[in-house]
Amino acid sequence: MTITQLHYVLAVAEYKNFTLAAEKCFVTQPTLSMQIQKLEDELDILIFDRSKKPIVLTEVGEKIVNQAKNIVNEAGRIKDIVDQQKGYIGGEFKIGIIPTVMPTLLPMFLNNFIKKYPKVNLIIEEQTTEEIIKKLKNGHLDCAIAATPLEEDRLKEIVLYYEPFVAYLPENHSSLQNKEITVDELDFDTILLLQDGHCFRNGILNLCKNNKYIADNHFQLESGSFETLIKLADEGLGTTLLPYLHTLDLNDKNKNKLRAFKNPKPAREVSLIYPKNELKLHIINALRDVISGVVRGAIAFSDVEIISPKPIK
Amino acid sequence: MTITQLHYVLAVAEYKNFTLAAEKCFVTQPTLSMQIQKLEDELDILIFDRSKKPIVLTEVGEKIVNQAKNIVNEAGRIKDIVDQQKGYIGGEFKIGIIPTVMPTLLPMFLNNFIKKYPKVNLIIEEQTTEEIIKKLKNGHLDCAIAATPLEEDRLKEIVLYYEPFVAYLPENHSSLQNKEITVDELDFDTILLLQDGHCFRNGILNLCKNNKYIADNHFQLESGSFETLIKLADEGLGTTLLPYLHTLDLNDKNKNKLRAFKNPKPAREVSLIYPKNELKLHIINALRDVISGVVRGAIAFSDVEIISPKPIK
DNA sequence: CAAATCATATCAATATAATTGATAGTTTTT
DNA sequence: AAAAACTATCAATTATATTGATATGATTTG
Repeated sequence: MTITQLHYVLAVAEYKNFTLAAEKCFVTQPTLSMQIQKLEDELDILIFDRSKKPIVLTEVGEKIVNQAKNIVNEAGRIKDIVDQQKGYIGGEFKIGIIPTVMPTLLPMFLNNFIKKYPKVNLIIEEQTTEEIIKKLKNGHLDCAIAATPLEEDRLKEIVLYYEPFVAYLPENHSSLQNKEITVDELDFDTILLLQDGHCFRNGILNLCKNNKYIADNHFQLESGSFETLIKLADEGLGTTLLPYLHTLDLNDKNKNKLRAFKNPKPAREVSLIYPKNELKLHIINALRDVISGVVRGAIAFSDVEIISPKPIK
Repeated sequence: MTITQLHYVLAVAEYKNFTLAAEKCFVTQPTLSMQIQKLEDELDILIFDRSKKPIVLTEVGEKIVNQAKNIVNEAGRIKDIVDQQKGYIGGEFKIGIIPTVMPTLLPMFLNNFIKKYPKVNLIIEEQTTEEIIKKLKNGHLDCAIAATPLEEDRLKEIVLYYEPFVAYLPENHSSLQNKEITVDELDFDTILLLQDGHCFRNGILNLCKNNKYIADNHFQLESGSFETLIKLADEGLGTTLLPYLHTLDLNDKNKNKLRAFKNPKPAREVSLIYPKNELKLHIINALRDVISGVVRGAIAFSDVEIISPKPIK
């Protein structure tokens, strides 16, 4: 059994077609066919059922493919180890970003980063916090950006910035009379939140916990995007909280419904998260420096006090 | 990079000697030297520092060796997957057993098992519960025998037997007047326990929890073996609890100091534990059948009621 | 239903890579 | 200083992977 053979098996499992798989592996079809046969002979078992079209995996084939993914993935890390040693900043680098950070943060640093480190092939995926934790641990992500603290073992967190929440109030809300509001003015029964799985929701729940408002309030509505929440708030259905960076591109009419919090402000902590093995630390550090640079101007205020966030979940 | 090369690297890392490593890999020394050089060339980095005698790993070499162990270990599981499919009962099979079960249970089933399944190469290691959990999860053990319930995710437990605790009392203890005692008669301030890490201790702590005795009693003494505990008890330093099977080979004088508990008896649950992937399920089932067979006679009493154990830790 | 198309297997030839035995060059041991 | 132990190097050999050509079998198309 060789790693090459496993690569071939994975390619066939993916494309369900020997010819196409061979192309993707940059070898001819007989090469791939023969190597897979050799592996099947060695194991004395069939991995693929070639009688079905398109080709399907046998029962053991499924298990072998899963294990092959592990092996190939682990083998790939040898290169990462060497690259790290050499301080090489390049190669594939997979970042997971939570949906509520993606649209505001990504445009701020992406251009800077790819100009500064052209050899790095960035692969950016939108993921929930849960997916991120799983994928960081199994090596399918090199780092991630999410709301913290997560306090996951085997993962490290470096805070990038604290992003204050800003209240977006319904038109007739009494607090609109004031220039700034306090957390106590919010009615936690009619607060509008993102649906579960989006960690931002956890962020707000934490906020509530911080203020001992948690009890057993049930939240009336949960949506998947801020656009919906804003529109619901416009309909007078409740108040929502927006992370500061999201408020920057509201139209003027909507901006009037925003009210910042008095110090200490509720905020979410946004961090760079990566496995403790620190395999691609050079790239992670490069990324952190770039993000810190662009974020400093946009979000660092000298006079802000933050309510320190509690562990999520 | 090939799996063979990684094997060679691991052999040299283990024996710190190319010639010896080559022997262990059943190849000649030039073969091994050249393959390792080829890998070093491919990675463009030195894995071994050959200037030192005996040979030492470079800094990256250390990391590469660790990762190579992963890869080789994961690669080995392909064979396990195939063996499972074929229902083959043979090959290497690693069992971890906690120290307080090892001496009593192992002699009972070992002979039976190796006679019935001669193709299985049993490797039995004494391990703490903590080590067992870790090694089951990373694939360094195929199954284990320990006190349960552990409630670990990714691990399955099958109860083998319930082993009642028997009190071993100091000579002048008032409870010696009775033929059977109750848990309430024990003085938890002077109870003698095995040192931390031995799961038996956790077993007894659970017992206390069951009886709401836990509070913040501190336990005066902790030892590493039952022999010590028995001697300490003999010195009048306190009471200890022995698992039933351990009491069978006490001398007659010591047997007089034993008192069984009235129903429901405190007991520990001893289980077979294995990863949920069930890679070697055939062997695990074979093992379970053998153990169940021999244990039934020794420990199954018709009239015993058990205080159901709580999760350990 | 035959022709055309597509996909996989097989084969002999070739290119590539692993392994070996012999030996040279070090370092360590005696 | 000689012997022993160890690793590197080399050319020869063996084993393995890859290829291009082609056969075979299945599916699609006119």
